[in-house]
Amino acid sequence: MTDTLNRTTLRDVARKAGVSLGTASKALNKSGTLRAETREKVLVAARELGFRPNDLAQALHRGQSYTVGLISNDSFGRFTMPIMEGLERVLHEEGIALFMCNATDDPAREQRHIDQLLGKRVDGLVFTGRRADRRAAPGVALGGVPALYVFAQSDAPGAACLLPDDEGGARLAVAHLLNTGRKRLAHVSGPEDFEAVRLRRAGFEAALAEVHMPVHPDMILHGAWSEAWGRAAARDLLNRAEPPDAIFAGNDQIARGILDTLHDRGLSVPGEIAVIGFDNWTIMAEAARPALTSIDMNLDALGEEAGRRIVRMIRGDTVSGITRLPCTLVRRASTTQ
Amino acid sequence: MTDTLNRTTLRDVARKAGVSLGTASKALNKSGTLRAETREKVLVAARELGFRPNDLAQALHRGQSYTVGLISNDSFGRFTMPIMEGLERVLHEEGIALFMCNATDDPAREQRHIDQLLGKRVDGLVFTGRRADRRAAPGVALGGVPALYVFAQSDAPGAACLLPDDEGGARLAVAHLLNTGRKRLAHVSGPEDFEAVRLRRAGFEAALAEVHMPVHPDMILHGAWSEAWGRAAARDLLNRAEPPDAIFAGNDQIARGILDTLHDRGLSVPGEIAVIGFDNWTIMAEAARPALTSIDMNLDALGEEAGRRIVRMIRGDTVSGITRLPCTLVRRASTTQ
DNA sequence: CTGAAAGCGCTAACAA
DNA sequence: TTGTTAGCGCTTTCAG
Repeated sequence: MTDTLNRTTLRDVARKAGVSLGTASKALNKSGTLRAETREKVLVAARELGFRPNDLAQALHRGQSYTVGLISNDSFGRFTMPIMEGLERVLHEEGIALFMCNATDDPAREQRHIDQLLGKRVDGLVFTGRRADRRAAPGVALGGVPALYVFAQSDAPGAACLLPDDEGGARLAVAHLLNTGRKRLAHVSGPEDFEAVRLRRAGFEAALAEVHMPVHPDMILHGAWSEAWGRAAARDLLNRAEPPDAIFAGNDQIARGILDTLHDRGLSVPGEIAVIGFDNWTIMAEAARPALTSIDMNLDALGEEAGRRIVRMIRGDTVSGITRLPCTLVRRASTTQ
Repeated sequence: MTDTLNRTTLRDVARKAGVSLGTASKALNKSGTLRAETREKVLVAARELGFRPNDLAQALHRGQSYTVGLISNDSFGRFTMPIMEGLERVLHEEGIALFMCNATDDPAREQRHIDQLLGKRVDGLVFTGRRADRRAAPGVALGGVPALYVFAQSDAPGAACLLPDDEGGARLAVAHLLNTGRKRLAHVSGPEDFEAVRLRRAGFEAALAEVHMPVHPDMILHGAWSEAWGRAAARDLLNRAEPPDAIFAGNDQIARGILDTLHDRGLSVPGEIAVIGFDNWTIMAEAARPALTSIDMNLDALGEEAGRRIVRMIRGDTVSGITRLPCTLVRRASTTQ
């Protein structure tokens, strides 16, 4: 309980146990061969002194710091959070600590962060984005430190990227809507310059084509990632001669806007029309009226997989190329009774 | 660009520059007195080799790691995020890197994290909570490492805590409503076992009392932190003989629920009734109909102040006791035209 | 003005 | 089975 607690050195332990430095080390690391009695003596001394090995010294010695740096361009936002959580969980189990840096799309800031992290001799680097679009490789060389992109992509050839399967997610949504007997599907999504938007649209179209259903281009609308856009798009669709009986929204905010318009128009959901979102932003989806069915990108699992991969990379395995992890459907009241 | 880039050692630089190790060190640290020519020689060699000092070695030597650990109990949630951002920004400017750990209210997990961080010889520890309630001091001794609680409180006597001024925030809300001519104020808030709820209620009551307005206990409602509760509470209030002409919600989700009910009832906001939220959760507040006026806890500023304080503590200053930082009012359409 | 050497705390190879 | 010692890469006296 004294403040010398974590300043105790291995030498102190050895002295107290009446053994040499090397012996104390062997006892604590269970290496070499020691008499059980000696080992016990050391362990007791260590416990009594509240000894905690200095990782910095260990790291310096073995040339490995047991740390990984995470550089986010999402300002620690909604998408980075669950990824961080999964990542941190896995790394912690491996005894690896995580440095968090926020670059917020500022390349200079990112470079300073990378520099700092390399100085700290991180064993690996994980880059996170706010959107899964391609981005330029960092301007600084990474000095051979393994790098992994999660919910982000890199220009660098052979870069290891981990992404959600947006197209597959869209297919899930369409399949679910068709399963519940819907015939006229619309898709209201975000800005077309997002790769995720293009992939989700592709999934929407492909899933319809596969069951030989017509894809009406005018039933696919692009706008902002906002509730306001959802409300406006829904008004547009409802004014058509043949309004849809199901709407697949590009994200949950848009879906909520859509639900608000349907509510205002007095349409019953899911009776007359079904709505499905994307992101499964729980707090949004559950508060919707009715609660919103949505596609979950499983960002937490993405983070966990990122942890496993960066660990493998640190161990020397080569991991490269783009991997997409499956999305899942989360059923709520907006599509089925 | 080679992977020896960050493996270059100071000795390599010295060798290349044709000077001794000590001289190279002096040149790079601008310490001691060197001939300009010698220094330049070293700097050139360092640049050519892409030398980057090993922080681990430096840290080991000076007994300071230039790292701080952040332990969150909010699962990196909505409240921790902005705090982290502010904190990281300030620390980065000081050349300090931030370890992120997620304890999610699991004491055993928290202990393991603290242990790991102390092993890494962090210079300071910051604890973050999901709610600003009191919590037990960590079970492990912190070994004299400075600790700071942000958006969280500690049992430990003299613990340094940094919190938003909930009561002041509530006063701001009431003052604003009164300024816009409202007469019958209601308060719909979260569960009473939250200290924040009690403080906001206290602020609500005190602000009314100060201008000699009656405080009707039946105009103060407690429930869940949800839109559903907001909707229900609003229905209740509107069915009264004397419904309120302004509602101060305990958070933005509740406020949104209230707005939904008002919208359904066809009441004009802010014409007939005003609504103000708490948290200023932008994505929620801006999407509301009409956009929601709200109280901002300035968590980002809280994080920055936390950064400044932990730095002072690391430098040896004593910082202790509870400090509350002011909230601010963010005007939107739900209270004024 | 520059070089040599000790030491931060630990591990591992080598002696005893 | 245990002790001694040489580093890991850097900073900082203290000599030269």
